[in-house]
Amino acid sequence: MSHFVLADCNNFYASCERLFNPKLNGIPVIVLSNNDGCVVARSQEAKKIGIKMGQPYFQIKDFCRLHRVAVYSSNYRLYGDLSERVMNVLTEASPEIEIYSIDEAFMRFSTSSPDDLVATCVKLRQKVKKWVGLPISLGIAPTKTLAKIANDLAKKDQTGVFNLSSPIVQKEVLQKYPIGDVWGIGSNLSARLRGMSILTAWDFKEMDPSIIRKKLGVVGERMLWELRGLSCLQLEEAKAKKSITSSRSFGKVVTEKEEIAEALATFVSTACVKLRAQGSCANAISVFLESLEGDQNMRRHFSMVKTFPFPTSDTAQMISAAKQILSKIFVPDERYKKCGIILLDLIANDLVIPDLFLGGLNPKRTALMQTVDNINARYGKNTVFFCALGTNPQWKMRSDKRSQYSTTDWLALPIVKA
DNA sequence: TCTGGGGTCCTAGGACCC
DNA sequence: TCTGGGGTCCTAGGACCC
Repeated sequence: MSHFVLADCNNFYASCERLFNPKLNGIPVIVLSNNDGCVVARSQEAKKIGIKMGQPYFQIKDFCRLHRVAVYSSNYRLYGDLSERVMNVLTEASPEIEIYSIDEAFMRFSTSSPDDLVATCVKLRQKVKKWVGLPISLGIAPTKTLAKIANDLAKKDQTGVFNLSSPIVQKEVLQKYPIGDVWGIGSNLSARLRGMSILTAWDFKEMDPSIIRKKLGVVGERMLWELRGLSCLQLEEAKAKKSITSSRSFGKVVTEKEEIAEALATFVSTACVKLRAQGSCANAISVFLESLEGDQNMRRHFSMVKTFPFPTSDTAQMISAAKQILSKIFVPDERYKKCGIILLDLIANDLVIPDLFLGGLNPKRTALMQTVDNINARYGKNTVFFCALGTNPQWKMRSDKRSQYSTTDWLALPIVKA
């Protein structure tokens, strides 16, 4: 009998900010999205005073001042580094692991009895707290979907560990668990299910699988069996991405084509670094623009895909492709608010089949790109970059409340006074 | 003035082929 | 007069996740 364990960092970004600033303990802390647009993380105290996930910051600015909420722009370099440290500790405990997101990982344990597993998890939790400094919660269950629920309950539990292995506990829990909180049920499905008088996870689980299959397709039926304790979702191996997106909302409205071209070049450049890091080439690139429509919050969407004659990971080639697309889809007099690129149909370098006429990957270009990546990895982002990126971007996003890169920048090392 | 960014999977519908 | 059945590939869009 094997068990899934879901480990999840509590209020991850907010906890990261606290780690290097203990003054934040006990007070409400929130972290904002890029551009300081909306709330993406909240400490327990911030949740308690009613700040909602995804809430636009401008709506609660005054409220935050009044309640002395500590507000931070997101600092992904810091969060990414701390995430890696947490994941290293977890991987040591269980090599069968799927890193599901920046702050979550599923693990599989096949030998332990549930009781032993609880003890293991309690220890693991202490270890992460001691070695990395961040609080995590662990949920134990026979399926991933149930482990998600167990983890949710663990957050409210004294020990931070919840065992949802026994059918008796499952019944008790699921009968009270709102259907909309189940992993995979979003606002849309949740509304539809409520229309069918399915209000709790238990109601859903008790439905006839063939009816759910008809109404919600395979995805729905899979969730049903998972809730019944029959595992349908396995641990996923870390695999290469199938697409890589890079995009941003602008700090202000942009109307100039040249500015958009610079932004696109920057995004292409970022995405290509990731592409090469995973050892892949792209078969196609998509460019998209979004502009404001009227005075409503409606957006107008422009996009186009260009397929390369031969798979590539060459930044210069991609920038030129992006520019070609831009000149086709750009419409003057639009008020652009966002743009981005998507590298599509990715393929591993060693699976690229040389073309009879076009040849294989160009070794000179590959070596050049490798050198650029190495320099930037060693001496910092943008030590070397393409001119097309520009040097003084006007479209840049806002993030004036960002904390320091405490773990990845020598100059930002915390100072301890003894 | 003002609402993120990066992913995955699934389905429906059109074009095309035999 | 009156239009099969089955398959693939592609794209767009919906829905979900963190």
